[in-house]
Order: sequence, then C-alpha cells, then structure tokens
Amino acid sequence: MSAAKNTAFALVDCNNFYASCEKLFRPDLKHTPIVVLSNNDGCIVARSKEAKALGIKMGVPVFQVQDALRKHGIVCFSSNYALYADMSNRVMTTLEEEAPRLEIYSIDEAFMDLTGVERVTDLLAFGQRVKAKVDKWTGITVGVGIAPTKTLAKLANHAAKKYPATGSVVDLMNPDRQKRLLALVDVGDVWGVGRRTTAKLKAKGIHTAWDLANANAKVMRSEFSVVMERTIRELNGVSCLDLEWVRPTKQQIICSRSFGHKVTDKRELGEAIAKYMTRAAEKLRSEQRCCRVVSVFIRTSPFIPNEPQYSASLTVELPNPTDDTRDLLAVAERIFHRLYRAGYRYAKGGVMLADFYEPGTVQQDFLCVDSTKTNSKALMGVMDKINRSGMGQVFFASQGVSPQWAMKREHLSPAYTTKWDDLPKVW
DNA sequence: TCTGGGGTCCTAGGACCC
DNA sequence: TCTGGGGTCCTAGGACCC
Repeated sequence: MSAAKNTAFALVDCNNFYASCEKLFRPDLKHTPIVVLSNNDGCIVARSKEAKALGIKMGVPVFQVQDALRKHGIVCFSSNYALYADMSNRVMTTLEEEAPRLEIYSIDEAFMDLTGVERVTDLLAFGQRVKAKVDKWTGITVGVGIAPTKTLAKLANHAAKKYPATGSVVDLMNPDRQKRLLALVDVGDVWGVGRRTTAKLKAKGIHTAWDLANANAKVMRSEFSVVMERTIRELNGVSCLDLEWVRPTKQQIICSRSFGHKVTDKRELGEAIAKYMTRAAEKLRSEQRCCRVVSVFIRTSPFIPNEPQYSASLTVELPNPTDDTRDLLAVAERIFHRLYRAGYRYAKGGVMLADFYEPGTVQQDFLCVDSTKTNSKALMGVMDKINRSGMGQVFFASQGVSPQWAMKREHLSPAYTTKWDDLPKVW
C-alpha cells in the first residue's frame, strides 16, 4: 500500500439552515421557535433551536404534532426554495474565497480541501475565521469540523454542534483527540451508517464509532459492503473519499410531487404530469444534456390502506435523445394514457429522465424520421430565459392554467432576496 | 382532512456470449 | 446418474445521504 497522504478536510455546515433563512428576514421572531414544512406543508423538515428544545422531531407529519405547535406558539413556514437556494449561493461564494477547492455537498454544507494549509496557518484559527466571515457576510451561523478524512470531518462537525464549549469549530487532526471523540459517538451517528446498518452493528456488539474503527475492515467488507470497508478506513484517518470539487454530471433527473388534494380527474392528472415534465426538461437543458430514457409514474396514497391502491410506472426509450420540451411532453402524454386507470384517488405523480448525452454527440437513428425541430434550440432558449427572468411565465397549454392539484403552501414567506416586489422594507 | 423530494452507489442475479 | 467456465451487461432492490 502506498504511504498515506497528509490530507486535511473541513466540513462547513449551516445551522438549522431553512429555519435560519426564515429568521434572517423576521427579526421579530429572533427567539421564537419556528419550523419549516415540506412540500404540501406535510412534514417538519427544519426546526430552529428553540423548536428542537421543545422536543419537535425532524420528519414528523405536521398533523401529528399540531397540538404541540399550537400550545407552544411555534411559527410554521412553508418551504421557500427560492430563498434557501439564494442564501446557499451567498454562503458558498463566501466559502470559495477562503478555499477555492470546495465541494458543495448539499444546499447547506460543503467540504473544503485544506491539504497543506496547516503549513501556512493554524487550522483551528482558519476554521474560526471562516465561521466569522460567513456569519458577518450572510447572517447564517455555521459549524466547522476539520480532520484528515471526510468521515472524520463529519464527526468533528457533529461535535462542533453538540458541544457549545467548542465555539462551533473543532480541529480533529490530532489522533488522540480523534480517539477520545470516537469513543463518545454512537455508531449510528457515523456518516454512511444508516438505520439498518446500525441495528446490524449493534447486534454484533459494535456500539460506538471507536468500536467500528477497530473492527476488521476486510472481514466487515465481506459481511456488509465496500462502503463499510471505506468507512472503517476513514475513521482510522486513511482518506478514501476524495474531494469532488468539480460537480459530476447528473445521471438522472426526477420531478415528482404529492398533490395538494387527491386527484381523480384524468385531465387534471395529465396536467400535473405535463407540468413536472416541463420542469424536468428545464433542468435537463440547464445541465446541457439530451436524454434518451423517459419514465412516468402515478400512484395512490399508501397511507390510506382501506382505499383501492394503484401504482404504476412505464419507461420508454426514445429513438433519438432530445431536450425539447415539446418532444418530452408528447412522450409523457403517451405514457400517461397507458398508465391511467379511472376510479382511483391519485396522491402523487412524477417523471424521470435518464441516459444523458451531450447535444449533438449521438448518431441519429436513420430509420426514424428526424424529429429534431429546426427551431428547437432557439425556442427553448427563449422560453428558459423568460421563465428565469422573473418577468412572467411562458408554458405549454397542456399543463393547465390554474391547477387544482397545486401544492399546499399556506405559510409561504416572501421571496426576500430574489424578487423585487418582495424586498424586505425598513421603516 | 393531514405523511417531502431528489439524488447516488452497491450488490445479487439473470441473460447472454464464446 | 452424470450437463463448463468465465466474462459482461443490465436491472431491480436495498441502503444511504441531505
């Protein structure tokens, strides 16, 4: 085996991100418990620290905790993606200035490659500076975990959040400190160890991260998978997961939603599918890809077991890859006609695109009439531009004008940072 | 009445080929 | 009675992540 590299990573993670974004623009709620809800106002997906302290759990359906929300005066927000995405961009831009090799891992966290940085500056001080800068420039508070591997950096970040005495920045480069922390951490809190695996590990007497770090990597690989072997090595300070600072291109695009109410009407359901396909096509073009494989699915709600259940999906391979909304809508409609069965109350539907190509790199199927519309690129370009500009919307009639099935978003905050009309006002 | 959405990776097993 | 062996590709399902 080659000599271990002296790697160093930082994981920067925004605290209670969605809830923090909402509070930024509502100083009146500074110390009020708030929660952010999933699409359709269905589940709790983010909680402010006050809401956490009141015992509101992550992921629970709102209706199950309605009483608690009311009793404690917890303020609810529907999720406001435009706001969170914009705030995320601001945070990431700030981080990039400190460490150009940045992997944006999710909307609220990023890995930094700090390899070699300790020769220039103290890593703890570096982390503290990053935290202070993000706080000052964006108003978002972050935790920073620094360690020789990504998995250990995750654990360092976990500690930074859990123990206030750390000031939300933990440097875990030192092996003795690693050992002490690993012994304190439940194995289920290790990155990559989910619910299923946790149960299996505990049955084998592996309870802490330290227990896992000391398991035999080869044996565990045969019993679990190569992912497990990697996790064990990473816990021991051997970096197996590189920084992916160039975003890999997507393998698939999914657009799906639960409906605001159950849908029975065929036209209405078809409009929803058309809407999702339109959105998926936009995402496809923003990736600068064409796709060959298209799937559509519709289903009833598994949460109402005494109602007749129906769930169906169908996948079609196109003769030629396309990124034209019109082609994709036509395919979606054909598939939908074959899937639809009357007499069910549909709860959710969606589309999936896969098998991507760079435009123009694929030999056209010459047995098939070339369906490439000559004005396709120009038309799609103009549509995308108008729809992005905030000036209004252009879309195809098949998605319907005033949809009944639209999402429930009863507690939506204004688009403070992305819409002129919604700019916060200071009196 | 009311239960999110969007991804990735890994593995096992079958089809198929020589 | 007795029916190879090895490789590749594809797919479905599981597990995990945020």
